[in-house]
Amino acid sequence: MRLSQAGMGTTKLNNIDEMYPGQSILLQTGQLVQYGAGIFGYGNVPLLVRRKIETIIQETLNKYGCIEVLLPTLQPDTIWKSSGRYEHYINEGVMLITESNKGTFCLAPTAEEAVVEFAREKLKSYKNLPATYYQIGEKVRNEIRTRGYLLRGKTFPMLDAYSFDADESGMINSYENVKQAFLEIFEKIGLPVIPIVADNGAMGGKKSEEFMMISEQGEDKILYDENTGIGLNTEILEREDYKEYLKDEYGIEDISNLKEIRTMELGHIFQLGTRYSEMMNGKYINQEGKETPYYMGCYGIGVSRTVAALYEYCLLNDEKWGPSGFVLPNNIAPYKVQIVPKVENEEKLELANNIYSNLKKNGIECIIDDREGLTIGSKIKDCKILGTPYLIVIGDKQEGDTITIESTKTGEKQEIKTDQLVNYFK
RNA sequence: CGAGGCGUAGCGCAGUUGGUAGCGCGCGUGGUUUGGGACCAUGAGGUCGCAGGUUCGAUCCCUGUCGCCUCGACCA
Repeated sequence: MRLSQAGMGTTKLNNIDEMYPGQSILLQTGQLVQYGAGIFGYGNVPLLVRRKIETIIQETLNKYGCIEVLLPTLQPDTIWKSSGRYEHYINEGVMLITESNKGTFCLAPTAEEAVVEFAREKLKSYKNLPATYYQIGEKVRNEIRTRGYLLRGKTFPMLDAYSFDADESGMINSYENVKQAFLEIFEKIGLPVIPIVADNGAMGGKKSEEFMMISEQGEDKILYDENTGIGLNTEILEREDYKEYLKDEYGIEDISNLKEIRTMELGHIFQLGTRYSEMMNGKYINQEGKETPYYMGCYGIGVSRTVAALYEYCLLNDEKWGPSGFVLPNNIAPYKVQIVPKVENEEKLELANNIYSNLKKNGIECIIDDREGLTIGSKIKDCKILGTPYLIVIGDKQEGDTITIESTKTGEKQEIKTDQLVNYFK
């Protein structure tokens, strides 16, 4: 990417939001654009970060045997009416609908209806089970109160997965399978996320766990013991039967050592049982030839919320300037390296352009800061605003075919011959 | 929906005890610069969220309304 074409906004940061400094920087530099409460557009780098996260999710779920599909966000009201959830979602104000001369359409806040409809046509026999379908799709929820930029928005990408099994033990296997996949996903993304006991609440069913990142910016309060790894959402304690629930489903008896901390909910998984399949007529033919409801599980990861969490997590807090940018992890950063040439010097600019095209030709995504009239220093600063992990300055200090690669994170510098560059980043 | 706060240039903010507006950054032009947020000069850019009311005159006062933010309620 040529930075002169990228449309960077103002790059001198001002009055950064103390609560969400990372996203505040994205907004102020034009990498995110706000259209309304909880409605955002993505600039190039955050969009590509989101895609990287989506790719990790896809690759991991595929590895765990899940099957990717795509369900529509715009859905006919009939499937919601037949499941009996239409009234509820409309009354709660969560679901937005749009009228047309062809009837009423729902902007789906979740996809149980659509996925059961999808599965019913395909998973007709016990021979087709188990199966877990997943999608990464836009969800629309008319949140009563949006907050934290991308952390709680009105329209957002979400991974939602749904497992279909013949019986309860199958459902438990599918649930544990996806749970492992989720842990692996967050580990690959590089966020410290812990699974904790959650309230299965209105979804019904048996077990439910949330994937929490410890953060003061989160909305949730949990009780957690870092030694045992036992954690639970404090909303559990509002249940009358919480002691039995913890003991029966999770084998937790003693919660006296747990301490209260704040967290951000990035994922949530549920064992649903047959409640939804019965409600929506999701059935298969068992070995005895009888129609039987699926045992279902459902699983979600807030993709945009994970993007936000990652940006807040890899915030660069400069001693002199305060919150001043990011260092994106190597495997997430869409551009590995940012080349800053002294553009007034034709020789240096040409060398920089050659390096740029050579890296690109070899499949290494990179940025060249070809903007005119800026000092090297300000361009180095902008490298951090985009979060690019490596920096190459081609200025007066650069000599011959040796260039210096600097790690944005550690400041560590390494000299290397230009013909070795591709290998370095491979 | 309850409580509080804020809407003035792309971004961040001043200001006018009522006489139609400024600053910093960014943007255009000319020049001097260039290895950690350059500088000088010069320009462009605003019906001061919107609508009523008071007034000779409203961005400022009053009323209403819309939007945004925070806390709460809520969150398959």
